Amino acid sequence: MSLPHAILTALLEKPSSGLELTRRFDRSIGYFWSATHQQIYRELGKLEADGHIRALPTEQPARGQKKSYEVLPAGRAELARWTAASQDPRPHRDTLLLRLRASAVVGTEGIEADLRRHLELHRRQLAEYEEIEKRDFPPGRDTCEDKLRHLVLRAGIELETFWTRWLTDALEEFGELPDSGPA
Amino acid sequence: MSLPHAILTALLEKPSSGLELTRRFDRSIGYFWSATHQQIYRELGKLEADGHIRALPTEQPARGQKKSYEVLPAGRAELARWTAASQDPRPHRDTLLLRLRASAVVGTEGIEADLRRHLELHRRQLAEYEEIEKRDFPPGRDTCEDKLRHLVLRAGIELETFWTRWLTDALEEFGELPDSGPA
DNA sequence: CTCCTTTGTGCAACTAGTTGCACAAACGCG
DNA sequence: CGCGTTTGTGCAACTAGTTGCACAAAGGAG
Repeated sequence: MSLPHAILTALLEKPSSGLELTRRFDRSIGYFWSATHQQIYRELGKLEADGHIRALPTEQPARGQKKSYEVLPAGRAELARWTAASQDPRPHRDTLLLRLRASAVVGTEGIEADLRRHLELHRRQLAEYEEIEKRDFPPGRDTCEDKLRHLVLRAGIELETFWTRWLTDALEEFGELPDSGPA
Repeated sequence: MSLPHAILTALLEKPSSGLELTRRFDRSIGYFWSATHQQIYRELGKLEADGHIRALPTEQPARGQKKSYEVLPAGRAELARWTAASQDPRPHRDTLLLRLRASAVVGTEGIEADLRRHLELHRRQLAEYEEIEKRDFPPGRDTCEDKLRHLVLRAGIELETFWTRWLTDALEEFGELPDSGPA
């Protein structure tokens, strides 16, 4: 229910083609609302049909030709409505926690290596976020938009920090465990 | 792809009927893998068809009659296989962060109230987790299973702690913002 | 100039999750 | 006893998200 709104936000920040959107989803909005190019194209079609966005006029529109979209007033209004509306947090789902819990009954054999791998992934993600922070949010520059976006980035940083720390703790505890748990 | 494994885990911890599972999902496993009773019943059917679980024999089985399931060896093996297999973290999706980012372009009107509401929800969840910790994990009792389950619970506690703090910070920044941002 | 890779767009089929409803038995109450 | 509420089970339809593939144009390499 939120992909169209993610796209509207991205397009308001800068009108783009499907592929450009896909790229930007990989680097920024996608950090908390990921989407594949297939989803994005499909959704662009719907948004256009609904009159929320329109294709920027080009010379010869054709398949395999860049097509940029911009947000129409109706789209902006819809985004504003959605942003302001009260919404319940969606339930989280975390496979790793589930597996850890499962390993309490079927044994921890094999999971440790994957914990290490996840730790490495989270470390890398954290480094990437910190890079972005250094680049996009230097000490000065405190416009209202910057403050909001920085807030979002900080959430990402702190979440990755949490996972990094938690996984480190978990691995430490694994060291103290008898070899493969129960089962 | 993980609901069947969540159910297997829960059933290994204790054989249960569909409704009992639903209740336990609401209080424990569901904290990181939520499911409705409809999903659970459907999945129980599939798991039984696959020979992973079986219904415990009862006197007169009938609709509207409690039916308990237990895990068969094949089910346990499947769970062990899945737990040990390497898996990539699934992308997170967070509506609130998305809305905050959107509010940087369409204005913050209306979102503050919902931030407060979320803060309250996370505080409550945190309190619930801490209650569980006090009840189920008193200082002694360090069996291997307990350690693993405690680790999972601590992840929940720390995540809620993070959200509580982050939302508090965010609301503070909102106080300093000019009235409704851009737009 | 032809073939191969990259860029960009898109459809179709599938899987997972949600919502809405239905139905039966058991329980409590006037 | 008859009637509404709670408990327990379940189907069907829908929505969202994923996976797999296809096709066109453009650019570079032999």
